[in-house]
Amino acid sequence: MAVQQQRGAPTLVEVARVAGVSRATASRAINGGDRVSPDAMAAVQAAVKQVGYRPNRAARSLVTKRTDSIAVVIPESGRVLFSDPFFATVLQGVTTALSHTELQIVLALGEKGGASERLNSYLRGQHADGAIVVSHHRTDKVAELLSGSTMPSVFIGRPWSPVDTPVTYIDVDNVSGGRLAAEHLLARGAQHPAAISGPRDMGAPVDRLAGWHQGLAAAGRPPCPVRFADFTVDSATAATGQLLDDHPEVDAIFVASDLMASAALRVLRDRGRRVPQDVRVVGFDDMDLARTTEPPLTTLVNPAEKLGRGAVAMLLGQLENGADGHTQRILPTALIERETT
Amino acid sequence: MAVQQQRGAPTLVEVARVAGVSRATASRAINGGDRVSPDAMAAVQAAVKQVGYRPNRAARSLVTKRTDSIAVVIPESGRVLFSDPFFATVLQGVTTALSHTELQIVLALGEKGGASERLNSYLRGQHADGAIVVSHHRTDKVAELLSGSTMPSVFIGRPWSPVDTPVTYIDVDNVSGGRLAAEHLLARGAQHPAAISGPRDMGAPVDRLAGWHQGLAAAGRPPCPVRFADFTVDSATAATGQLLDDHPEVDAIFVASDLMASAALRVLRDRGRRVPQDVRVVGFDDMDLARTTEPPLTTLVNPAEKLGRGAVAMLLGQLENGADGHTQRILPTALIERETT
DNA sequence: TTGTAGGCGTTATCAA
DNA sequence: TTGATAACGCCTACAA
Repeated sequence: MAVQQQRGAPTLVEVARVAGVSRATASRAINGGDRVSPDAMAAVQAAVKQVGYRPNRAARSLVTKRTDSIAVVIPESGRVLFSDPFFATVLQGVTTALSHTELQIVLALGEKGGASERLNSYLRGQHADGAIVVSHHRTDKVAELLSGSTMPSVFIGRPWSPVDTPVTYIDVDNVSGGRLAAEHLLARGAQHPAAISGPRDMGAPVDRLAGWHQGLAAAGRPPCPVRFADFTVDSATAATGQLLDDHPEVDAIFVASDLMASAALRVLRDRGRRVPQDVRVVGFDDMDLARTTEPPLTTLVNPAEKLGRGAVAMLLGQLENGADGHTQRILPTALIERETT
Repeated sequence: MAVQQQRGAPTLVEVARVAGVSRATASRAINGGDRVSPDAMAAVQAAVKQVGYRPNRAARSLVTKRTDSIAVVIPESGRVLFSDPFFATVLQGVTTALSHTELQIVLALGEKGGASERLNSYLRGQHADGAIVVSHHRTDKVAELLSGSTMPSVFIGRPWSPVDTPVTYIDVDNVSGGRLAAEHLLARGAQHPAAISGPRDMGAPVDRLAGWHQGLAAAGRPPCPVRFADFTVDSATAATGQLLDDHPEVDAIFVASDLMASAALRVLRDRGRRVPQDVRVVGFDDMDLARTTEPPLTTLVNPAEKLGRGAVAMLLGQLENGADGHTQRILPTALIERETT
């Protein structure tokens, strides 16, 4: 199965000639076949197959003003992002949803500094017809940029926008997740719950913590100790240690991500606290990691692949119907019980 | 910092008008500035800045026959790939190396079935000027496709090509890694070493195992028991169990990836074998994961980000000098000693 | 060193 | 329903 050379690739005139029609008719036949006779249609299709024609994207772009590609933007990449399988899984979902489409994925990984010149350039429409921003992390500048642009975009994960910028996003129900965690731990008999949260300026952890507090309050419990980390193993290790130092009575911890929960489990083990007998732990994400911690982690589902697919669906909608402004879609979560509770 | 609209974006004629030169001169000034007077150069640069000009990629592509983008191909994605941070780290390296370039990254994640029609289309030059194939896994069809094409390409990880297809690749020194593992475990007093390898039809695990055997042989040791897995946690868990069932005397295991090593550690713990007292373990990759296993894993460095950057450098070389056929570059590895040995 | 002019492969407009 | 024909924005001989 050899790859055909790019040089001298068959062009539309070739197709038209073989099919015995004009370029215009050939073009129409290829693009949906609006107002072409069945005969012409068949002839063109046969010709396309015969000569192995593939439309030239550049030429098409030039006249349609579309790029037939969408940007997947991941601001502020680095260790945090890449040690977390969340991103890769989202990407898989995006790919899957786009697989029966002509759209190609242009990847825009952020560099240090947030909205780089490069990112800016992507968002100016030169490179893509729309953007999906995976904002597991803070994305102020990107949200700003995008809201000031006409480029259709969808955020995966509620973006943190200081100003009240209307954005379209899809996210898991973080609030419910936090509440479920509280209810579950309380039902297990937790007397002294605590939480390890993510950064205070990011949508997901803030929402998770809000739900958690709601759950506690609904059960008549007072506010609990909270420590903040940044989704890395190291920060979570430090935060857990601090928490246990300050509150040795803690017997249940809600941690804002599986990765951080795995760090918490390690700290607990190092300190001789048994899980779940002495301290119960609930994570968030339900990545593969949760099945392989010691012991396997009770956690909340963050449907990364579905988020990716859903984002594509929303973006495609915008692309067809014109920008719709600021819809949002919240996917349900669920508590997966394993052995840490 | 608002994003400028795509509609009515300034064009080259605009720049030329403002600069008081012709389109041709403006174009030359923008593209390297060959044969333009300093005066014209300055005027054009000023004009570019003033009107906020960005060259239209499609128009440029149409005439240059280049797309100014490179494809990052990841065949056969799915669980395996995405539970492994190797891929994401490579991607980071690729991005970094490309960041001061006009080249954009087009992502081509494989679907089931290997060389899909979609992948084929990417490789036909419609979408990219060159390709980087991350072949942590088997890539027969892709290697075939690429070798039958004129598209410059670089594999990350020696591809497994049944036929003797000449390919350009960059890889870590897997053979040395295997040998280092053997030497290290033997030096630690291992009497009954064994190995958990990856698939027999993939470059990396085969090379690692070859080096491992070399190391044993050099020390006058007989061939050791080997079990094969496929880089997933589940397969490694099964393989380790089987190995211990068949060879209870084993006191040292070389595992072909950190992820699989983490599974092996779990099995050992479940069976009451102490690490490193009863059984020593060496992994491969040195991803973040290795620092967080219980106990932290001794492993061999697989410089994923460097591989990504190196692949870009090699590809850029091909793009400039014309395809060079089949060079290869092997990056050194090193043993990182932690607590499993 | 500069400008003129032609063409890259498509789609879109407008008559026929 | 079809076919000329004119853009789309840029690069690049070629001539000046």
